[in-house]
Amino acid sequence: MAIKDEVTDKYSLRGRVYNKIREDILEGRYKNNDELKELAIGEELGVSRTPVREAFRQLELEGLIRIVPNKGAYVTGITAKDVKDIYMIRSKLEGLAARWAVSNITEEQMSEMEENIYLTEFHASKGHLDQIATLDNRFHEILYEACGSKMLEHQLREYHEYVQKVRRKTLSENKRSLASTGEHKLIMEAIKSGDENQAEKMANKHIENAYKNMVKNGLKESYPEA
Amino acid sequence: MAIKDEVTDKYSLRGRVYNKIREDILEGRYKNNDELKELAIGEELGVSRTPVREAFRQLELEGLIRIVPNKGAYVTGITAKDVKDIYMIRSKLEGLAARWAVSNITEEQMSEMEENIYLTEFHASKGHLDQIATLDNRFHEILYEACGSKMLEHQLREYHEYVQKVRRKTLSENKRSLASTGEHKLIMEAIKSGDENQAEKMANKHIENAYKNMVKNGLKESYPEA
DNA sequence: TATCGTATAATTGTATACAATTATTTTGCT
DNA sequence: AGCAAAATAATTGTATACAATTATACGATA
Repeated sequence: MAIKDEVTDKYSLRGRVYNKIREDILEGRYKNNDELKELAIGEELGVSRTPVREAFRQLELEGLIRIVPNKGAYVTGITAKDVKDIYMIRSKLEGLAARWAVSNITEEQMSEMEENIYLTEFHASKGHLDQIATLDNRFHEILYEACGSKMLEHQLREYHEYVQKVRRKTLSENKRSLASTGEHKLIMEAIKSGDENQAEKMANKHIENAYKNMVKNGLKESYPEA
Repeated sequence: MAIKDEVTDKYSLRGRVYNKIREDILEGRYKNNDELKELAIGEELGVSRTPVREAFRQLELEGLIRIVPNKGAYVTGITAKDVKDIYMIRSKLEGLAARWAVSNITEEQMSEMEENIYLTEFHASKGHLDQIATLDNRFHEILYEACGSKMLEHQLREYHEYVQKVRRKTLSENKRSLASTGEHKLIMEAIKSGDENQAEKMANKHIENAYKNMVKNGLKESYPEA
């Protein structure tokens, strides 16, 4: 499971190495089965093998590389199917989060969620894409925090981060943001009204729709098939 | 997320350290917020700090410890609520696995699954608890392999392993194994008959029932509340 | 006594050194 | 030339060394 940014400090050498390699993999700069050599990467980033090795171990745990003992580290990469699977998994888990949020969300979180949606609607009407993206991410963050489960929060944050990196490879979605905000609103309203089933269902659909949109925008073309 | 045993080699020093600490945490030998010191653990296991540090990084990623830069590594531990959450998450994901298995399972996997169930029924009638446990684990492994998703397989294996360690702390379940086998059979039959909805539903319920059984057998008493 | 500041020790972060394993090249033979 | 074996180089695994940071102990001062 991996990884929160809160935990993986970005400012240690190891943290920097980890983030760099991770990005390179998620954004497709490394290809599947590429071999990563400790010394080469260390030199490229100006650090010794020690932090590189530690970063490798974490990447291995995440499944982004695989380490063959005494041989080397090889990029596992992610395929179009992997992305699809992650969205389907995430759909289920966001559903759970929404369900649990119904009985765990605090007043403050509820307020922030409502505010988030009103703000998003405003920026959507003005076409402020950057702000919309930030608010979109924040909406999901609030949901994760509100679900009241350390385990689920951890897992969802990991997948969400995964997907964000991936999303940069597909075209930026302008029309989608309108629909997306509407879906956020439905989730929020279900939580506010205490309807667990509805909250779960709306969250399920929201992620499924996000995936469908990615497919339309050329996901398949961005990733290897197998 | 972590971690497959296939990947985390058990025979390197780092692998041994990783497995040792992980077990100690999951089986409750370390308490929440215990501080882990690299040198002390290294000496205890007769290794230097290097493999210990690498193991720490993996454990951090899994969420089992948290590392505060320049300060130390602290056990995060798992509470009774964490265990519950994991079961609920797993319920959803096993459901997905069963659904996907319907269209991805191979003939061989299907045969092994059927054989697994008949064998389990046999051993259940004889009261062979060890064999039942092995077959139970294997049933889930087959399901994970059959779902046809690297991502889901990875995730489920991690949670399953998590839970197995935890389960040792609760009493061994004798009557449960009969019901459990029956549930396996329902999942298998749904997959065999091509009924995706039924497969998902039965897998959901199976995990939920497993959790209910754990609660009856004293889960709460085995783990800290908060 | 209480508290602050400084010195000391303990601990982590990183780099380097050495050992073990694996990959590559060279060499010798047919 | 082609192959095998040996030598060499490259790479990983682990241990140690050193630097930087944090924790602890001690003592001076009010």
